[in-house]
Amino acid sequence: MSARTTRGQIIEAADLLFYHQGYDHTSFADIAGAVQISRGNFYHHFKSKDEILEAVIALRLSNTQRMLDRWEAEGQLPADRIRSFIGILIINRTRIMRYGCPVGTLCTELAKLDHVAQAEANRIFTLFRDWLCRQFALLGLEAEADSSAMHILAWSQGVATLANAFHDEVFLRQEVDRMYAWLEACGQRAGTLSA
Amino acid sequence: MSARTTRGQIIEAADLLFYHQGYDHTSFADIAGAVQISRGNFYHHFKSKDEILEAVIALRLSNTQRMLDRWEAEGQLPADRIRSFIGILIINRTRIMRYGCPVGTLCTELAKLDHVAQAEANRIFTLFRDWLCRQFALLGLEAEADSSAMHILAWSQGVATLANAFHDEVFLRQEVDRMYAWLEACGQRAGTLSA
DNA sequence: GTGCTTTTAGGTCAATCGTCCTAGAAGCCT
DNA sequence: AGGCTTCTAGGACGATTGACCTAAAAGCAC
Repeated sequence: MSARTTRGQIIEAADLLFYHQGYDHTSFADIAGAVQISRGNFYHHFKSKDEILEAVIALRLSNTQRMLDRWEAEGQLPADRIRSFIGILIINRTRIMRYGCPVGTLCTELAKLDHVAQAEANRIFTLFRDWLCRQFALLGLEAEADSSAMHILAWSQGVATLANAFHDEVFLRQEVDRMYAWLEACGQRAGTLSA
Repeated sequence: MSARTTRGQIIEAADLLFYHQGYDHTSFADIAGAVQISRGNFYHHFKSKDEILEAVIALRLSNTQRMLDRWEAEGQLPADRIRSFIGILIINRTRIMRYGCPVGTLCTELAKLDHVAQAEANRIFTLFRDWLCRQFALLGLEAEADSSAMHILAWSQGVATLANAFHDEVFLRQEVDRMYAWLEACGQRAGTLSA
């Protein structure tokens, strides 16, 4: 749907450029060049650059929600679903090593710009947080579910940041293994609690 | 020394502004306003904006090295020194919640800008990495020293990123407690190895 | 085809960017 | 005091920024 329309093409091109170059550093000329349309045409679809950012965030929110729903449907056990979350570090490793995490880098930039869309961008984090929280609760760790969700979320953010800085795939894989092991220990703790 | 000279004042003002607003988003006018000098005066001290960035990174490198040396002198045990590292998350919590980690956010931005100073900025990370690696080795964990150093470095980065996004001090303190506990477990493992 | 709405192209706007230039003020040595 | 270097102020530059405007093209109903 979105890629067919001009508006959709603009959003998708902006999404990619904001990820690769950052929001502030991406100009209308950049997006226009990517979509191959004239600059003046933007203002028929969006009132301002901020509005394009809003649309990009909305797209990312919906894509994220869709991904979480898929993980929920595919993984029978909550541990499997959390493993899906950890796995994106591997799946997206090339992009992450080049551009960092799309969510983390955007939220970091908007915080520095003191941008109005900060809260909206943070909602992507909240999507992950709440979803992970539910999975940990299903795992039997109700009391520490949100804390565990935030922990693994922060962990993945740190891995993305350093993998990006050092362009180090070995490190990234090591940390992912560590995360799997940590999750395993969580599962065993949950088993002990229920037994 | 540095704050007395005009050049030093420029570097310190730029350092702060780059941290608060980001490098790309900080203009000469911003720095000039902070130091209260004219814009044209810059080019007597620096050939370009890139050169100011270089100087800022050099300042941060030297400040970081000085801090590490102090921690090394103050802490008798390597575990105490690593605790000093973890402790900066608490000490700088207000700044971190507002602006993120100065090192991480700069490296992330420069990666997006594909800036020439990327490697130089990453050296700040390397300073922490090598120092932490040495401390873990002294702790008796030679084999996994670098991996542990990268782990705790990434961890602290992730905590800074999420504490910044959510402005959540409770989360920050929880994660710091977790890090202290993890370090404790490291120490016990080291004790077992040596026994 | 005619009339109307939607979409597009391209020019123009003021503001701001990093950079450069020149003239004079300030400092220092003799 | 004189002469020289260092530092400073402020204007001007070309380029680029986000934003706006208008006219024409395209699409569609009838």
